[in-house]
Amino acid sequence: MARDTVGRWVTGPPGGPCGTLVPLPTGEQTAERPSTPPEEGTVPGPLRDAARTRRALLDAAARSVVVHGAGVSLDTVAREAGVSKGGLMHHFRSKDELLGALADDLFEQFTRAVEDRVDPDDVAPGRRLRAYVHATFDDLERREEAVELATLLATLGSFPEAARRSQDRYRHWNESLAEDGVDPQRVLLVLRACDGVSIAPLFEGPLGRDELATTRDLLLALTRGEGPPA
Amino acid sequence: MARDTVGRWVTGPPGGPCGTLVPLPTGEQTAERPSTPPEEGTVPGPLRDAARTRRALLDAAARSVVVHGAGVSLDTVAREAGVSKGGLMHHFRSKDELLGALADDLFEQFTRAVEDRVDPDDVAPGRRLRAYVHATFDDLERREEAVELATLLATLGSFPEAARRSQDRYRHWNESLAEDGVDPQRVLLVLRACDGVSIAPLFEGPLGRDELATTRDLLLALTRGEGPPA
DNA sequence: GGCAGCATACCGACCAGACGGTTTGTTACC
DNA sequence: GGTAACAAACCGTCTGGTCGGTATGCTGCC
Repeated sequence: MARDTVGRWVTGPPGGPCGTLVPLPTGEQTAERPSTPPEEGTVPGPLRDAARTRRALLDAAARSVVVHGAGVSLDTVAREAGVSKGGLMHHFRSKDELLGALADDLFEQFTRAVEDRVDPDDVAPGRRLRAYVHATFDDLERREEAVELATLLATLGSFPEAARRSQDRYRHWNESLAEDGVDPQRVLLVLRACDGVSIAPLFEGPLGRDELATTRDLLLALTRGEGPPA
Repeated sequence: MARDTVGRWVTGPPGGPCGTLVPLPTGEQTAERPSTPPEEGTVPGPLRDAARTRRALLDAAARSVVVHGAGVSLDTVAREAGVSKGGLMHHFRSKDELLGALADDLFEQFTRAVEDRVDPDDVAPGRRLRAYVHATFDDLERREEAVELATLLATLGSFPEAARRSQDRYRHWNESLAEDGVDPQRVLLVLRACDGVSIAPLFEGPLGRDELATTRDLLLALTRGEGPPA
């Protein structure tokens, strides 16, 4: 899953309340391709590949939103993806549809990240909740600019379509985590804290590695029925 | 402080990680004034009052942002405040400046709300943190549309200037609350959870009164050194 | 009190540019 | 050759911001 050698973005672990896995803004990755044989480190395959272009567009959208905030223009996203605006419109008929798809995409990747982090040896209650915590914090620690994720989430949230989809999918998480064998109040607490650490950098600035690590351990302890220190 | 009889907006309690106290969208309040004596339920004072106009503009901005999201036009805000766009530009030289001022304003009101909620009879450690929790949840419960606050915060966060100011001011809170006699980890946990409940409605939909009440009580217990149920 | 003179609050029209979206044209794949 | 995948030019609309002008409030002076 990790790309890193080819492109720049570590396709590793996402995290956050809405899911993330945003290709880091530095790692641009267009929809282009080499001429004849697998030449450079670029992508193989046919010159025109709808799936690849779509992927590039979504990644570009995520990066552009992080940089330009809510006012991203379709043109910016298209150019960032190495595609014309017409090309973008071919894949997403409107801006709303693009951002909605982006929300879906991020959520899916976050979901996968959580699944990946479910420890097979962990049979105690709260194993899924722990995976959720890990997915959230892994992603936060991966980013250089801690504000990235928060900006992205905030922006998406302010677009009705994207917010709506996020809400729909989020319900599933809540229900799924409720059946994890942990006291409901603890589940609520942990989930809200995860939301908080994801969004806090936006208002508070970067959180600091120590603070992040401490909070992660604390939340993990909570999932195990332990309590915070007095 | 409560206006409610004159205008519609209850100037009561704010809440949230960045501070709020947004006049509810329904309660419009322009910068106009009666003709000669204190006629109707409108505002007294001179025909032209810079402070009052500024106030009206900030309130209108808050309401408009909630409704229209990040793409609020200056014209919309101005009309909502009963002022021309030229008038708005007189008070705020740019959109960034308007939203920056809005962030400042919300933060100030939230700060006041916390101060108001410090229980004078409460001398146990964590009294300020408890006031913080109350301020946050009071505001959340006050709103009909639970998404309001979240939308507002998210939008402001996506404007650099507003986010920057918020970050500056937020530092103070963290330092101030660290000296409240509560274990630092608990402080972190409570703060992050407050951030979470404020922003969660955006992704998850409204949280429900029961859930809110439960979470509030849980956080309050945490400030008192008690632990969550096993 | 009233009045001149000035600072300021505010209006309304305006503009250059950007934006979302459409249409039309061109090229690669099956 | 037909269709999907794009590119490029284009359009109407709207936005942030500017500007000249006007009305109002205020302060000192009589």
